[in-house]
Amino acid sequence: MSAAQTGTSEPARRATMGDIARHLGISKAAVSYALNGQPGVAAATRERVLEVAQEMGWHASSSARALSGSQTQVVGLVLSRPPDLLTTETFFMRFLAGVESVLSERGWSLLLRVIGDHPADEMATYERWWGERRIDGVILLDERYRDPRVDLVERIGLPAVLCGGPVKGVGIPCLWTDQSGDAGLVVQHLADLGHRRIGHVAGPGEFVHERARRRGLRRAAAALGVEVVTVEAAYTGPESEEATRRLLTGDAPPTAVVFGSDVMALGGVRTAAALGVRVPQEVSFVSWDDSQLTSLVAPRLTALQRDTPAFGRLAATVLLDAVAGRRPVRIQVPPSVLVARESSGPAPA
Amino acid sequence: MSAAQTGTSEPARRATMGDIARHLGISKAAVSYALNGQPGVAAATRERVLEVAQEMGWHASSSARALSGSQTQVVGLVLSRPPDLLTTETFFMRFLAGVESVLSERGWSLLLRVIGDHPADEMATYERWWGERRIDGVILLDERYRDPRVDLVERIGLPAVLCGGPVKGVGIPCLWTDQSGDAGLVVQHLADLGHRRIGHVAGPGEFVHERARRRGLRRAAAALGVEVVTVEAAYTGPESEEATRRLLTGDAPPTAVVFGSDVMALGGVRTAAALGVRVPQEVSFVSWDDSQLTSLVAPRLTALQRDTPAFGRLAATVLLDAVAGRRPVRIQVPPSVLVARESSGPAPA
DNA sequence: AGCGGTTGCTGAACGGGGTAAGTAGATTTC
DNA sequence: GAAATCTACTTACCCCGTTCAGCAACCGCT
Repeated sequence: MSAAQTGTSEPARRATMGDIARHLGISKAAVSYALNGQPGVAAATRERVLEVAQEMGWHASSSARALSGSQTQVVGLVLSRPPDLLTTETFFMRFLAGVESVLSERGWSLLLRVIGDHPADEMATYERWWGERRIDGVILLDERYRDPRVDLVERIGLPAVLCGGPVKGVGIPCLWTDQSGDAGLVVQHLADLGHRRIGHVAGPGEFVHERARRRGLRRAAAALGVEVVTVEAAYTGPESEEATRRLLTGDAPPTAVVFGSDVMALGGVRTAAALGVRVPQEVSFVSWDDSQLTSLVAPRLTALQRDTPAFGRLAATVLLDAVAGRRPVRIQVPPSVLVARESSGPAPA
Repeated sequence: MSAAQTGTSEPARRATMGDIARHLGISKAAVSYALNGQPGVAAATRERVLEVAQEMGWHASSSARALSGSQTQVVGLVLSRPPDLLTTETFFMRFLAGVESVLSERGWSLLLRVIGDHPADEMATYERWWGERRIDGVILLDERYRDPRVDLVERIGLPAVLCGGPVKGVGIPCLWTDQSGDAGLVVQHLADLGHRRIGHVAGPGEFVHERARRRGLRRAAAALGVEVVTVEAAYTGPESEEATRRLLTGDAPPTAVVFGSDVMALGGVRTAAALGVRVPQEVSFVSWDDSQLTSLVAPRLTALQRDTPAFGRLAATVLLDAVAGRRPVRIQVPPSVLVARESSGPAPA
């Protein structure tokens, strides 16, 4: 019967530094110096230690290391959005993949919590993780107005990086996106195609980046003599369908609609199909987030594309810098690129 | 300047049991008994300890606890699929959410690694995590033929649960799906609608569950006098588009197609649109996995629906049992339900 | 008074690493 | 030739929570 079958009742003995020391007849300290590349051991001894460690399949106990070194080499991430959104929206997975690539490259790990849309739980999780010394830092996604998470991490001294809209006056490192610039790309694209009345199915206004997008769209539109009508919806298909329906069936419907996410844009496509409105002949659609999904539907969606895995990599890198004690930085992520596909075309005459 | 700004250079002092003991003028041991609900302390003392602990914001150091208790209360999960697939396929997020709900309920955490399709990396990760005492168990997704991960976890004594096709003769707990039963649902549905020639765009045959599906489809079809043609493709949109094109443009094209995943089914929809083949009037589509995506496209897809979060919850529960030393079980997950939507209809005359 | 039993606590060791301080022995320096 | 300096180690203690053995003080019982 294997150890796996009996679980903890027959725990597998894993080698420790003490085992190596005993095997070679030297002290634990010498083994430690040898394994960590520290001076103070003869080259020959070091070699024998490394050999035996390899042979015994030795790995440093993360607990022991954390206990003495006070670093866990673990980064925390809480995904707090309504469950159905998390599972539909591919942003999180793409971001996660980027974060992970940096972490695993440096031998760090990611502690993940998936919770519903309960800000209190999110805060409690950070506090507990930090209190229990489980993590060395956290990535904060989706900045909100007067975000209480910023106060929390500053108060308890938890290194963090804030990913969100343009941020002012917070003492932690931030990644911000130029939503105005991105808005300009969309409006320009649609204006070039002759559209003069643009609908905007926006995500919840509690998020800093959503407000920034609305501002950006208004300004860009004003500069080009275009009108923008914003309607707000949750980041879900059904809510977006409903919002799109309101836009397209109202008085003076827009000839183009911008959606706050790929999932919302897909909802829009469904509504257009249901109403018998052809895309892009009668209405043009643009998604404010690109993913494989936008290419999986017909017509393929014109979308603002940004390198989300790169965003995740950047977040991880900045966080590791913060953990290492670097002064907080404020970094602008590379601007999006507008990928024109089949869902946007000339405005109807 | 806050501690967060200076990172490790000014580490936040977090309270320890020693602090509580000193503050109350009692021993560390008494504090430990009080905090853990152990006998050996007077009720009044216990109360004072808990009060002070609360006041100081004390949390047990997970490292110290793991070091003496030899449990980390952490479960590992490696997602190893091509990056673009992980980010498109919503299965993983839904599964993850289910796993997480059980873990967080019991105060456990999830250590996540996202890697490309490199089985060797996956194995190395398990070995390292276990060697470093970072985890108490792992969830193995997507069983393959002669899966080397099973040998590994049995050899090193790492508690695990295997999620995959029907499994025989492995010594670790397994969750298996009755793919034959599910296949029967699909074939029956299509046969009832008059289809006599069914296409099957299947995922890679290296996965146990994919082979089981093919077998199940063949048997169910034979029993009902229906023909099945299987073509294999990777779990991606483009590959599925291509496979669908081969099926629909070949000699004697099928009147219905079953797809191995929701993403593949969306690829099929695009191909049908591109070829001008109407769904469901000219060809019916069924997806062998349901998600929000299937309702986001037009037409909405008929799909085999299973409760993926519940699957994740079950996996977590079984793993925690295994960690606790329970004998390995083999559990069948509840069968899928066929949700008929707009993409399947009567066979064309 | 003497005995066993319970209650409520303390001291010490342990787990597995890291590291400052100390110490032989060999080598260099003046 | 004595002193200073290296080299290659060892000893000892730290991190923090758990746990075992020990020990007074107090209880009721004979």
